[in-house]
Amino acid sequence: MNEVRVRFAPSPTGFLHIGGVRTALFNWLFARHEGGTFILRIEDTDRDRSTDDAIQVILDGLKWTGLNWDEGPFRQTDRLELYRERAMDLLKRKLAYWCICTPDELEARRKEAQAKGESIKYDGRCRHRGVSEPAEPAALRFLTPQEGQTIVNDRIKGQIVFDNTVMDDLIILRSNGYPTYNFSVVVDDGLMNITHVIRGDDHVNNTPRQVPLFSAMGFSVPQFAHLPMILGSDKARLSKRHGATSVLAYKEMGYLPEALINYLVRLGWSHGDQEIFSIQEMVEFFDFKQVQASAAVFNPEKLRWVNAQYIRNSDPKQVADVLMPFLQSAGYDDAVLARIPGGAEALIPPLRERSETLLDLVQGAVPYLSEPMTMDEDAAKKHLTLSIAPSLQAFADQVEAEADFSKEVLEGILHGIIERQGLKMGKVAQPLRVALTGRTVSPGIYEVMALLGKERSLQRIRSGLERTMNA
RNA sequence: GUCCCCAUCGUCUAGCCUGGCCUAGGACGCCGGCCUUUCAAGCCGGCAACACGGGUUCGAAUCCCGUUGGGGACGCCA
Repeated sequence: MNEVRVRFAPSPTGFLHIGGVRTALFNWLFARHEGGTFILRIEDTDRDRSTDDAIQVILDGLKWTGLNWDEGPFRQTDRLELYRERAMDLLKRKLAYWCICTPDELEARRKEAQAKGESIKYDGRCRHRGVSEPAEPAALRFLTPQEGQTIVNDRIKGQIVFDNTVMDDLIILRSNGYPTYNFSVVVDDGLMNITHVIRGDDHVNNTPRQVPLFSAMGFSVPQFAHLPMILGSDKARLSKRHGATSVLAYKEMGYLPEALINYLVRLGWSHGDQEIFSIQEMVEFFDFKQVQASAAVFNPEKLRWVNAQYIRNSDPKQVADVLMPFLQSAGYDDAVLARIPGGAEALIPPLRERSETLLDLVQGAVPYLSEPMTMDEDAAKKHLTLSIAPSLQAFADQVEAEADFSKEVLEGILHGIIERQGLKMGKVAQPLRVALTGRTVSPGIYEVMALLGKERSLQRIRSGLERTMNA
């Protein structure tokens, strides 16, 4: 029984986007499910567009998601000698030939063919030129079989049949000596003993070009699984136009990595009606049989919902930990947090029912962290009126006189006032809320007061009282 | 243009392989209600789909063909 070996092979020409993470995730899930090996390989053979920064961003993004790799990261530019050797071997065996057509010429011919409505595949004019020692820089082309069919048994799409006549003699070595994607991929997948190639289905058409290369170099052909694309709301391929594309942008927007992963795994994969999965469950249940063959539209609303589920159901301590950097960058340091009885962790339970992201949590925490508090003028005008002043006054006096600041005591005091004045709870609670938080929306009054502590609660009610006098 | 893939509520999907259990289920969102100190959360309910046309069959969302629609690929990018 062969050990499963899969790889995620991003190219460092940009950041790690959502689609890339999904591809990495499915590779990782399959590897973990099978007890196999997950390899990270950086495909940086486009030396014009690949950058070290981009590699770092990909690594950072992947680390944030928690998709840990077992081998690598390998860089193809560290392995150039390997590709060259293999290419020269193909040349020696007459399975490859030098092509002296220039990129400009090829481009012109393609345009012309397109205009005439003809096939735009390479016409093979260097095939029989027999160039042995090119004087000029030349590219090396693979002599692609033109007869018969190439059949791919895709784990997701099923059987796919290609007529070999549509296949080009693809370039395997550029005139600058660098290998092209379709070649380096095959050499690496072969050399690294990759058993399953799991990638986006934009690569389906590359598969019949790669299969003959595996065979020509004596590698066994891996199994393929082509994942459906992720689309934007306009059903076009997900891109910058659809908002954040870098995973790290989601980190900054206050999403938890587990939530993003959970959302992404359900984009194209399912396990009955289950929506929320622990990582262990995903690994246990993952199966290509349940992977969708069709593309999926990325739905930010649902991502928010999933994130909310995680924020609500995670341990408050852990949420507080990931929230810290957000609080810091909002200008709230440890000294500010120390004002809250119970610290940052105490903020989580009352606030998380109303928060879908960590950013929402920060916004919700503002009234308890900021001093002085910002008062919503409209709210003050509406609720801090003269008629409510006696109730607020009585409440403040009684709370101050009471040593115990527990919810039960506060509740008793407030209910007593309501009964005596013959008021409804809402009549008093809203003004109190506005006085305490400066807002009309907040957690329950007693939770708010617990976060504020006795001193600040009383001080805020009193300054609210002052406003009722001036109203 | 050529090649390839895909097609169930607005979106993610279950069901399809192994036709009948489907009056097509769940989730997000939306609408309404309950709860209620606000807003949420929670609970209850509602709207909403088998792209179309032919077959095959006693019977088709499920199998076959076609049409239409969508996506992808056709680089000395990956």
